[in-house]
Amino acid sequence: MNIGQAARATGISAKMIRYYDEIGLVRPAARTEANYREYDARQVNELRFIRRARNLGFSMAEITRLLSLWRDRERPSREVKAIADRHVADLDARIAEMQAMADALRHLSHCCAGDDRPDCPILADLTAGSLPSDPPRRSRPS
Amino acid sequence: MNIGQAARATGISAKMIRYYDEIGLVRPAARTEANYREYDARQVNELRFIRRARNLGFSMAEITRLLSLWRDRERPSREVKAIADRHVADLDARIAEMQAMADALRHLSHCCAGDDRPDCPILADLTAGSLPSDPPRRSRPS
DNA sequence: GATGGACCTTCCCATGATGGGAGGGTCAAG
DNA sequence: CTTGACCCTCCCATCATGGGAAGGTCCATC
Repeated sequence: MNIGQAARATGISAKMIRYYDEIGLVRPAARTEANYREYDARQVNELRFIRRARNLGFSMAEITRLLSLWRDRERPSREVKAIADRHVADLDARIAEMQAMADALRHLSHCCAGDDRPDCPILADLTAGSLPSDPPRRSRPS
Repeated sequence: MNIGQAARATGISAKMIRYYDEIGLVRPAARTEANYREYDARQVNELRFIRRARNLGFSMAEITRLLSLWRDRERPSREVKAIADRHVADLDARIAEMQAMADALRHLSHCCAGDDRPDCPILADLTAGSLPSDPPRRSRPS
């Protein structure tokens, strides 16, 4: 199966499949004489695996780890569970952080007349705001 | 006030202040003879404004807009409110999406023994999972 | 008035996941 | 054999951010 077929079979763009090859995450089973990447069922499954993990919001680093556990028939489920639990905790933290932002903004917006006049508590808050000492800047996988 | 002092006064790195200058978001009030950037109270306030908006999770594009509204004494509060409301809606959507991910993972993790044995519903799900047709890939400002 | 250290400048590079595109080779159907 | 769809590699761009090099500036201390 060449890269385009693998792309259609997995829902991952050919570009990204080449990228995964490049970073060593999923290498093609072989190359044809014409240097075309050849994928078989194993790689296609791995690519699907990656897509699903990505859909669950795992970072590429987490996916790399999960994939190596997936490839290892003997892995203890403990390790997988640990990654999943860490990821859940991370998601929960981000959710809480975003919830706080949304609530703060909702409050400000609620206090803003939203008419033709220039008085606006939202901008007023941004001008003089209390800023509660830097929320962390996390990076986002998805 | 030079860039280092402005950085300390606003909590934004000198690097980022130079970047904001470069993209035209906040230009220094002047340059000294030695070509040092000179910031005064106005710019420092604007930089603080940016930091607070960033802390609320606004994207740079939104901040650019908010800043121009902030600079315009005559702006109708309606416009500001519209941006804030859109941002709240966006946050809510992301929160729901992440909540769904976290719930799905929590469920899987709950079903995983997490011991020495290799049987793991989490990997099983990633292997065969139903994947409910691509959740959107949003970019994240913060 | 020199020296040293803290500061400033610009320029270049890297990140991570992704897409765009150019320039060129390959394959299969007509 | 031609044509169009496909593949290859290589380069560039994104966006906000940081690292670092090479070189100029400022100020306090000797």
